[in-house]
Amino acid sequence: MTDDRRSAGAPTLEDVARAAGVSRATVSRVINGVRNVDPAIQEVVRQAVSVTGYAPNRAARSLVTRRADAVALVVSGAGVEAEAGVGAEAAARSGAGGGPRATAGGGGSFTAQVFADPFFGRVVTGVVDYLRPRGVHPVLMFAETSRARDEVVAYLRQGSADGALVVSTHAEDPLPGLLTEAGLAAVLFARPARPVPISYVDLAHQDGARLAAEHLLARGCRRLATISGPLDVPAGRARLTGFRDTLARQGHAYIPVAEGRFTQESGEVAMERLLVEHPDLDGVFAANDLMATGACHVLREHGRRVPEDVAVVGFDDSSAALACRPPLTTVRQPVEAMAAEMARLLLDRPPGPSSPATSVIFEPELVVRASA
Amino acid sequence: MTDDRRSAGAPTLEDVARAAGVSRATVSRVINGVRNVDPAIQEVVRQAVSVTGYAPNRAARSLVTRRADAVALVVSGAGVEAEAGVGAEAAARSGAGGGPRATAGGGGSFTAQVFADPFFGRVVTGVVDYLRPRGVHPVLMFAETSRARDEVVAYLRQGSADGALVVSTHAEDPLPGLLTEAGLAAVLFARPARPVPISYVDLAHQDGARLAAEHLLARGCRRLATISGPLDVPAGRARLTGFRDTLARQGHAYIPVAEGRFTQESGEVAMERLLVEHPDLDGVFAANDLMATGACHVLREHGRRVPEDVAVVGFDDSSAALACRPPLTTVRQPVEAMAAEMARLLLDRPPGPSSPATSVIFEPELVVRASA
DNA sequence: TTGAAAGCGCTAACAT
DNA sequence: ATGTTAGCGCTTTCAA
Repeated sequence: MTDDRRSAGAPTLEDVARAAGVSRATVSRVINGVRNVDPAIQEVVRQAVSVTGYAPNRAARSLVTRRADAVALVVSGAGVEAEAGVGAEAAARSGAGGGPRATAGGGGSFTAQVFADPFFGRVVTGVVDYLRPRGVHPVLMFAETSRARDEVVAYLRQGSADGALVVSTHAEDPLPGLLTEAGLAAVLFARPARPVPISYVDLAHQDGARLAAEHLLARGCRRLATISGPLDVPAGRARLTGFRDTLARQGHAYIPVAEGRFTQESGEVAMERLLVEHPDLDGVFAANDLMATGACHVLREHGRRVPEDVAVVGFDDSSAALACRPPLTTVRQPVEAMAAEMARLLLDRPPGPSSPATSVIFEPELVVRASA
Repeated sequence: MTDDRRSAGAPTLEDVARAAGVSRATVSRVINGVRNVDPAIQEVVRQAVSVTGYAPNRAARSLVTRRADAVALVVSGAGVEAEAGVGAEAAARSGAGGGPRATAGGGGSFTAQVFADPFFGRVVTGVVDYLRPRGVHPVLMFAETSRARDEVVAYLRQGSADGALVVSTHAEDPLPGLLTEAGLAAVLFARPARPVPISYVDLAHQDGARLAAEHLLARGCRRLATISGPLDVPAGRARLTGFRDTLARQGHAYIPVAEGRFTQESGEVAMERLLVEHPDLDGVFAANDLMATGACHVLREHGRRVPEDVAVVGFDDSSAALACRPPLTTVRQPVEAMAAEMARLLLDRPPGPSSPATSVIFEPELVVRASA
């Protein structure tokens, strides 16, 4: 069903111009909605476009506009692999233990882990909803190794994308540094652990943890404990600090802590440990919903009723909070809105070579359900 | 820290050529690893590249090579919105319930729903692992409305991507048809409901359901029921058929069915209904792990022990199977391998305008854990 | 083996 | 308001 095309390839502006009896420039103006085109001619051109089945060639357009209308959506992690400034010793380890394929084991488990948390899906939702009406497309990239990070930088330097939206899963992530060093546009989800002059959106984690603490206290809990996130992740640390500080101010000097890794399983392990060491606890704050879900499972297995015997508060208000039995009382993080703001910061930045870094902090909110 | 660049922009081939004292063509040959370049000159060029900090401009390259080195990774659904092309009757349903914005409610909940199922993360993992070593990047797109589908087609027609990898969530999805009509390269995950000349990978769903049925029978279950997937999804229908047929052959003529929608919540609702109508059942096959998880919750709430009182078998072997209490016995679908094969089919196709459609069917495998 | 030169399809001055 | 023209940065014949 290919239309009458003179040459073999797809129709070009030239073809449309010929069909419409005007110049390439006029066709271009109509297509890009530039003013100063006679309405009658506009109509003729539109006809010619649909007759020829013309679609503008993106590469040609990008070449002259210097925009890709794409952004890299990067999920970044501190290297499991060896780190180094430029990556000298990274090469050393890479020889050992690798399977036949370059990215097999490591890449697989990293991406799997990323998607296991409902959090990332919400980020994508927020980003896509913002980008779509603006005609910008997200290119999915994972930067969990030194090499993968270099590829992200190279990709941006080639002009394949107009900037990067980076979701860092660990502190000590070198990517933000690499990006700013290379003078590339980027916005982070969450403040970088090492101070880097780069824009980001984040949540007032301590305030969120405070809400959880106050709710548990108001409920009458007196023997509290917490399952923290990884302490090398700023968010994990901030939630712990906020929880502890609030309780300390209310006279609870010592709070048992078990460190988790934001996975359901780590939440189970942590809960087991807390229960062994403090069998009489009556309230738990888990630093995310996945760990809270794991905690609920373990509590029930040990004959504790939630919330009657032990109250549980989660964090995030992800889909896991609703899926849990009982549904989790949790601290809501407006991930979609934060992700949209991240995209906005990237796209709306002034055209200059490097605009000043901006940060936007969102406030959490307590959502009361059945678990506490 | 920008290097000494003559002009304002990034260094070009011209700059490198000048620095190396050779022609643009030679630099291009070195960069693209084309043979016939003097080793000494190669070295000089490489020096010049690193001195100038050169990175090839992707748009310029794409313009001449006619490849984008990108593929669209499309999550597609039947249109909630009005349909135009092939699907006339789809429009009928669409009138009601539309929000003011085109992509808002529908789009948001659609993406959220997509990521709620661990399935999609596994697809991404498989695809990315295959694409990455080949220097190809996935552009994430959602095609849940008529308009969004048109945008996918337009995107490909612009040459922004070399083809599409399509994960369809519903039958009656018009996208495969639109794609082949436009002569665009695409591979589907799962056979299209309406026959379309297009390549795809799929699972032998009926065989999987048979494995589940045989396992439940071998365990001694005699009063079986099933929570099916949506019956307008071929996979949902095939799993039901496979389960029913196997049991029928063993003398079980009637099997209670409750239809779910592949979500945990729908699994809960379905299980409630089955329990009301058949309180004495002793075995359940759920058409995916999410619904199986929901079923386990409901069974426990009704005082049934899993697997002692009621055995439960899931489908997929997703992360939900391990997260469930008890861990699910389930039918493994090798999603990552299937996704990688999908990418391979797209990339390895002969360069001609339209190669013949190929399909690759994978075999499922029973994974026995605690739930049955 | 290397260089010169012709475009790829588009936008954006500039000229009319 | 429309047309002419000069590139954007790269690959790739074709000559040398």
